[in-house]
Parts: sequence; C-alpha cells; structure tokens
Amino acid sequence: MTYGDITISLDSASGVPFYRQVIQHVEHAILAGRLLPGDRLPTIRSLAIELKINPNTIAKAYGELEIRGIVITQVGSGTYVSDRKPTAPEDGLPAKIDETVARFIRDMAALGVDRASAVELVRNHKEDRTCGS
Amino acid sequence: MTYGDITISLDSASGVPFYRQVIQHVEHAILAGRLLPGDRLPTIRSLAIELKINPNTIAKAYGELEIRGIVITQVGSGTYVSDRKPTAPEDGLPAKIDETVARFIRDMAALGVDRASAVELVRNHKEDRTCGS
DNA sequence: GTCATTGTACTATTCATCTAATACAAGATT
DNA sequence: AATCTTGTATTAGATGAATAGTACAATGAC
Repeated sequence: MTYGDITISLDSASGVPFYRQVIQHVEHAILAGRLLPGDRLPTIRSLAIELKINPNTIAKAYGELEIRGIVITQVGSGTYVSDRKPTAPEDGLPAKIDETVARFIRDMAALGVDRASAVELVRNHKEDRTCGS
Repeated sequence: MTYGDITISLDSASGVPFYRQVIQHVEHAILAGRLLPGDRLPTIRSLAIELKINPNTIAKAYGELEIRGIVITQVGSGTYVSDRKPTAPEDGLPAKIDETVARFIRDMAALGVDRASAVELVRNHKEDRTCGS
C-alpha cells in the first residue's frame, strides 16, 4: 500500500480545525511536488487511525478537496490527486474563502483597524509556524 | 432627549450579527461627521425598543465601542461619542489585532490561499451591504 | 459469489457565538 | 431621600461548526 509522499501532523492547539489542517497539508504536499497527479492519498481510515481522530474528519477534508477538484475519490479504491492544482482563488472564489475574508475584515473593523491597514498587517505579518513538513 | 444624527437599521438576513451592525452604523456615522465628539447616542433601551431587539445586544455593541475608546458610557447618563475616531490602529498593535491577523493567515492557508493572494483578497473584497447611508 | 477495503450517510455530542429574559447597581432629577 | 433613567451582570435558549460513533453502500481481489 504505497501512498504519495505525504506526512500529516495535527496541532490541536492552533485553533485551526483538524479537517482544515489536513486540507492544508495535502495542498502543500501537492504544491511542493511531493504529491503528483494520480498519487493515492492515505485511506480515510488509515489516516484517521494514525492521527487518532475520527474518519469523518478526514472524509470532510477529502470531500472539500474533491469539491475543489484537487482530488478524485473512488469508493472501494481510494482518493487520488487530480491534475488540478490548489491555490486558485481566481475561478469562482469558493464561498468559504470569501466568508473568511469577510469575517476577517469585520473582525479587524471591530478592533478599530480599517481596510488599508488590515491589508498592510496581513502583508507584513511574520511568524508563520504553520506546516513544518 | 436629543441624540446625535444617527439612524440605525438592522438587516437580519445579512448574516452579520445585530450588535456588529450597530457598531458599524455608529462608526460610519462618526466617520461621516453625523456624530460628533460629545454627542449622545440613543439609550440602550430606546434603541432596543426601536429595533425590536434585546437591550443586551445594544449593550454589547456599545461595550465594544467603549473598549475601543470610540464612545464613553456613563451609568445614569448615557453613552457619548468620544474624541477617538474609529479606525486608529496606531498605538502598538494590540495583541488582539496581531492574533486576528495570525489566525486569518492560518485560515487562509488552510483554504489553500497563500499570503500574497490573501492580501489581494482583503484589498479587493467588496460586499459592504451594511449601512446604506 | 464472497469478503475485505474504500468512501458515504446519519446521528449525537461538544463547544462557541448570538440573542434574550430578567434582575441589579449607579447616576440624575426632583 | 425618593424615584426615574441609565448602564451592568447573570443566566438561559437557540443556532451553527467541528468532531465523534456507528452503520451503510460501492468497489476490488480472490
């Protein structure tokens, strides 16, 4: 059972939902070339066991990746990387992203930060800490 | 009982919490010069009755505005516009702001959006829908 | 066809957020 | 001081997101 070169770890203290962390790891692996089109992702179950979380959480992540066309799932076979690359906010702006941006802008406004300032803060922010893989 | 020139309306279909809509209306009124320093805001109760929502919701809005120094509340007297204008992130980048930015960047990363794209999304985000004044 | 493996669907629990109901305390007015 | 008006505090209900528990259905290997 060989999967693409993907190692996923979760940080329960980060505040980022598990399923989103999984999505992030997969996308980074794809963008880094560690996962190629056609590569098979770890099984929902195997990943769930390895990460000690519920299969549904992995399923949710894979499901969202599939909606975005980044992976293709085949019942009985597995989940595979498609040709479509992640990080393409141009085509249709998935509602989730738009929502996150809207929320951020609201939150910043609630903190007394206007749009232009927020833009600069995002651009200049340092301290990455996500995804050490 | 004269209040500053402020008219607040709520859109329950917008998805934006009432208390946040109130905050935005007040801020916009201040920035537009319809509310001046020293002006008295509508009473928590009167606004609650007018908008047909619970006083606590108004109190929450006013409370947040006070934390930001935008208004000053005086028990028994009312809530007044202070000198401090909204949108003033100058003084030292409160931890809360930094935290919000960090979280946003993480969330966007989790959605497959890199930093540069996130910056652009924030800059170009439209959809104000609140406060048509 | 049989059976293990894979993804899927349905339900429940937990937790945070928003709003409300209601009682309380402090200042203003007389 | 009495009392009305103002903001405050405490508690509870409603909703939605995230995760888990568990059963189901489709595919593949034999």
